[in-house]
Amino acid sequence: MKQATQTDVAQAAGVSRATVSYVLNERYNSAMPISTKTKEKVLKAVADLGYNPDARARSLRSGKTQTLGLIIPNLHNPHHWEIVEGVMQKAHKLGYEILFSSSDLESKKEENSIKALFRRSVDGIILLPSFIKLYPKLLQQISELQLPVVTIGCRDIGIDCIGSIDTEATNNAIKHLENLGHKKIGFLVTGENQTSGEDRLYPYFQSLTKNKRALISKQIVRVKSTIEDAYRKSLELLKKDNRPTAIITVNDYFAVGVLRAASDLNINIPEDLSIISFDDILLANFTSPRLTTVRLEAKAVGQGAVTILLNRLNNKNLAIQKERIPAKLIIRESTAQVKL
Amino acid sequence: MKQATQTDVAQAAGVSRATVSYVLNERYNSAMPISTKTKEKVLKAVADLGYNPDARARSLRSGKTQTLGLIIPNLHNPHHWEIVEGVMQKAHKLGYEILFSSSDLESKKEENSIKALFRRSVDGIILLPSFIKLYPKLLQQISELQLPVVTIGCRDIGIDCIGSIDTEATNNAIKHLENLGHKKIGFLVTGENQTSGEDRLYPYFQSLTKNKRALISKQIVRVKSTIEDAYRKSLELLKKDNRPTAIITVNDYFAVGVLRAASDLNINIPEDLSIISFDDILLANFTSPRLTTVRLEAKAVGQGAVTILLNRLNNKNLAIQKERIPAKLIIRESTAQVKL
DNA sequence: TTGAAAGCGCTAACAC
DNA sequence: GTGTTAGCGCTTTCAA
Repeated sequence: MKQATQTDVAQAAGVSRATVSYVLNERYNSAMPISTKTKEKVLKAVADLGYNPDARARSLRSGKTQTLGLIIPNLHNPHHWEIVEGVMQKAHKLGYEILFSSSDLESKKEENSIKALFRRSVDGIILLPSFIKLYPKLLQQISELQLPVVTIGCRDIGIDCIGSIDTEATNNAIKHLENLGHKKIGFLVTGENQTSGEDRLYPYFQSLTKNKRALISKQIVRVKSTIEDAYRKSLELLKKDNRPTAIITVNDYFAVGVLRAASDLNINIPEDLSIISFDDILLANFTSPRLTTVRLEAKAVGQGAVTILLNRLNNKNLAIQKERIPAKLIIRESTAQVKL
Repeated sequence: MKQATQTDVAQAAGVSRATVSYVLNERYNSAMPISTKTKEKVLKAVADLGYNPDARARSLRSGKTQTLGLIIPNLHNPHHWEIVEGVMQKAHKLGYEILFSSSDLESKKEENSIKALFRRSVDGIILLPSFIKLYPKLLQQISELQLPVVTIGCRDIGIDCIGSIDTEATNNAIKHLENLGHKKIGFLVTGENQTSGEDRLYPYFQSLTKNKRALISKQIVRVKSTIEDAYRKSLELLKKDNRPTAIITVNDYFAVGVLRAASDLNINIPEDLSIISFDDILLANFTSPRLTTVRLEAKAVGQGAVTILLNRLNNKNLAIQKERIPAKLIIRESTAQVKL
C-alpha cells in the first residue's frame, strides 16, 4: 500500500487538507481554533492510515528542516563521541535530527562536508573544527551559506561557540605537576594545524616567556590524531636519556598510547613517570593505572552547543554567544611525586 | 543576499530551468543531449551565483533523498564507531549523507528512531539492532514504512543483512583457549535481550549440549553494555574461589573492564588469567597486555552494509542479501597456557 | 471555525 | 538540442 498523504487523511476525516495541517501542527491553541470534534476526526484518520507527514515537503514549505548538521574531526577519539552523545540527546529531545559527518582530519573534506552536505538540508551546523588554518575559509563559507554555525572550542572569530576554559584547564594540569615537583615535562600535542594542540597549550607557553620558562624544559612532541602515533612518538620521547619525568597529553586517548609505550620500556607509572591528560573520557577510569586528567564535560558541551544553535535559529540578531565550561582536575593514579 | 535558485541560474545563463537541471544532473551523456556551449554557460552561471541545488526540493520531486539512516545501539563501544566509519566513508563516496541516531539501548527509543525520524527523509536504513525481542516489531515497522533496511548482524528474518560469522568466530576463540589447556572458562555477555550476547555465544552453547559440555564449567555473567558494569561483574567473578582460568568477553570494550578488575585483584594476565574477546578495536593493540581477540572487520562491515542497501534501492525485487564476513583470531598478549 | 488555492525549488514527460 | 509545464506534499495566507 502506498504511504498515506495529507490528502488521504483529509478525505478520510472529511475535512480539507488545511485542517489536517492545523491539527497536526497544534495550531488550535493559538491563532487557529479548531473544534474538538474535528480534531478528533483528523487524529483518528491519521492513526487509521498510519499517516506520517513528509519531512521534505514540510521543510520545503516551512523553510525549516528540523535537522542539525554535526561535523567532527575524526571518529576514533572517544571524547568526540561523548560530545556527539550530548548533541544527540539534546537535539532529539527538542525534535531535531542529526545529519552526521566526519571530516577525517582532511581540511578538504571538512570543507565539502559543510558545503555539499548542507544544501539547505539542515537548519544549522555544529562544528568541532580540526584545522586552525581553516578558520578564515570557514567564516567565508558560513556567510555564503547563511547557515547558523556553532563551533565547539572557542576562538575569537565572531561565531557562536562553546568550549572548555582551556587556559584554566591547562593551568590546572601544570600546577598539579609542579606541586608534585616535576620540572621536566613533556608535551604531546596534535599537529601544527590542528585546534586542540594550539588552543590548549599555547596560552601556557605564552605565559612562560614571562616567568617560569627557564624552570621547565619543554619537550614538545607533535603527533597525528591516532593512538598509534601517540604511542610511537612517546616511545621515542621516553627512550631519550634526558627523558621527562612527566608527560602532558592533549587528550586521554593519546595518554593510552603513552601508557602502552611506558609499559614497553618498563617504565612504571606513576613512580617513574607521571601522565596527565585532558577530557576525562569514560575509559580514563579503567586504564592501568587510572588516568589523572582534566575533565572537560563533553556531554554538557554537546548539549550546550545545541542550545546555543537553537537560540540563534530563534533569533538571528542575537549577540555572539560564547559559553565557557569550567574544567576540573580529576586526580587518579597516573601522577605522583617526582623521584629525586 | 538570498541563496540563488534554479531560476536565477537559468536567467543568468539565458536558458530555461529545465536546461539547468539537465546540465547539473549530467543528463547530456545519455538521453538528453546538451550542446557544449550551453553547458558551459550554465556551469559559469552556477559558479558565479554560488548556486547549490536545494536537496529538499530535489528529493521531493525525484523521490530520492540521497540520505541513509544509521542507527546504532550505544555511543560508547568503539567497535560501533568503526562500523560507523565504514558506513560514512562508503556512503559519502557514493554521494549519500548520513542521518544518525543512537537507540541508547532503550527499545522504545529504537522504535521511535525508526518511525518518527525517517518520515521519508531517508532512502533506507542501516540498523545495528540491540534488542532481540524487537525483531518482530521491527519487521512490521519496516514493512509499514516501506523503507529498505539492512541489519548489521544476521538473523533469519528475511531482511538484508551483513555480519561476521559468529559461530566461526566463537569457535576460533574457544579452540584457542582449549589449545592452551583452559577448561574453566568464564563468559561475559550482554543482557538477555541484547543481540551480541546471544548471537555470539549461543550457537556454541548449543553445540555443547551434545559433546564437550561436561568438559567446560561454564560461568556466564550478563553485563549491561557499559565498561563500568563489565568491570564490576568481572570483579565479582574473579573474587570467587573457584574462578575461571580464562574469560571470554563478547567485545573488546568489556575486556578493558576485565583487565582493570584483574589489576585491582593483583591477578596477572595472561599468567594467572587469559582473556579473549571479540571485535579487535584499534584500542585492543594498546592495552596492557595487548588483547587477544577475534577480529570482526568493523569497517568492512560498515562499507558492506552500504553496498547492500544501495543494491536494494536499485532493485526492490532482489532476493534477500546475506553477507557473512569471516572472523580472524588475532593472538596477542592476553592469553597463555593455563597454569597447572 | 473551516476551505481554496498559491507556491516552496526542483525533475521529468512531452512538445517543439 | 532546448523550452514548457505539471506536479512532488506540505504550510499558510486569504476568504468565507
